[in-house]
Amino acid sequence: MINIAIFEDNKHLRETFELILNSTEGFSCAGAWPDCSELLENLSANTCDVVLMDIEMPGMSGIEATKLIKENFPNIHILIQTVFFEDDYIFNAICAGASGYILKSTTPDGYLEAIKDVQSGGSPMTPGIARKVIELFRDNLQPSISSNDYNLTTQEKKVLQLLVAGKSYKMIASELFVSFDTVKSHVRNIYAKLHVHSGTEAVSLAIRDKIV
Amino acid sequence: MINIAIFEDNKHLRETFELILNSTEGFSCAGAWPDCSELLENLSANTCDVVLMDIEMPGMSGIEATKLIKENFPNIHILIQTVFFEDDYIFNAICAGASGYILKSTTPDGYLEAIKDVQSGGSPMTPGIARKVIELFRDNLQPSISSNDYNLTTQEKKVLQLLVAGKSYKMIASELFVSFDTVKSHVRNIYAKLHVHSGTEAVSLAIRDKIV
DNA sequence: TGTAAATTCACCCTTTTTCGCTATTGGAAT
DNA sequence: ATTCCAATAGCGAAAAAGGGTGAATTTACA
Repeated sequence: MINIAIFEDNKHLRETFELILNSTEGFSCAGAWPDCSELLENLSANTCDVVLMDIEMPGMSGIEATKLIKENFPNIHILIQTVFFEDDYIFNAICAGASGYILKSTTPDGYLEAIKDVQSGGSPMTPGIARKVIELFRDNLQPSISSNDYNLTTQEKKVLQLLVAGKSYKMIASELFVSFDTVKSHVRNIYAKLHVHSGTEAVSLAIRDKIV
Repeated sequence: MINIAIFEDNKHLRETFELILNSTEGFSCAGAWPDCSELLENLSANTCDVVLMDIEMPGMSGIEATKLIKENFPNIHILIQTVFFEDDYIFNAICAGASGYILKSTTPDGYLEAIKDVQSGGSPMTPGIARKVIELFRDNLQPSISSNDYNLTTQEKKVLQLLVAGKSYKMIASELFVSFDTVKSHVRNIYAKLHVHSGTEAVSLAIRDKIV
């Protein structure tokens, strides 16, 4: 039996969900509220496994609520449901700790399926949402794809790596078995290729632009 | 009509897929191969909309193949299918440009549904896979969540930010309207709190541990 | 095989950074 | 009222980094 709490400001939807859950084998509605004004109190008084959370609600948004729930009840799975398809919503919902993200156009059976999925450790997502997540993932995690490597040579890359690791010229020299002046030479060339003038700038660029 | 190319080393599976596709309204198999030895030639000679790609194949892996296809035929949607649930596979597949990722335990109808989804711009994923993606997303993109801020004061954070931006002490002093010696003081305190001994180390740590 | 690129190294000199010690001021907490 | 601390600032010395110039040696590749 999965206990579900509902936060949804639309009265009709909220009551429909409640009815469906309570009349379906294996599901039970632990409570249904139109907003998050007494979020934590409600959840303390009504234990549940899954929260079905609308994003757009008067007062606290579903995303803030998600964050709050995760901080206080880390074991509750949160399933976001919304009509919105915005990158920012999806991004923030995931960062806030949501486990699933479905559109309201989902069928009742789809809802039940999604609830079962989150409960069993999955992350149901409308395929369109999943596509957005993947794109966000690629964009944010790998800005590298199109980014140049500034034509650094292998040795220069090694030096830059060690620089990023916080090593001094002296240490780099001994790690690469070359002289101190050679390291300086490489560093000079790296700075020229990266168009920077200090180690901190180079490290910053190196990390942000993937290079290392 | 969706044209699908299949890369799958298991003969039985490959022929079953082909049969299903060709006998289902709206689907057509553009070709089926057991490996990627002549990947680009095959795809050039047999235009398709979607590629159903196995990861584990003799010779080139499905992930390398995905990368190659995306470089040469960016409009083809690639649907990865595998028995593996590994983080690395998922991560690499996404980075290589896969649009969807389903497990082989998916039903035939699930396959057809997934193919339709990728073709229409979605990213079908088994909920368990989606969960992994979300976790990878959170872990990689936001290592911030649990990371401490090393008890830096507001002014110290500002200094660190400017340091990350590659500014010299002199520039930081003028930007913050304080004296050169004050900047030196702050830097000293920052290093102590971060347990580092150079600007590059501090910048590296600051970026990787979110701080800035 | 010959040329370009990469790697190596050596001086010299300037600027910046790092670190130690000290000290005052003003606000917040006890 | 006193203590704590952030923020400010100064001095000085040693270490490190940055920048110019030049050059030898090795590697890559056309």
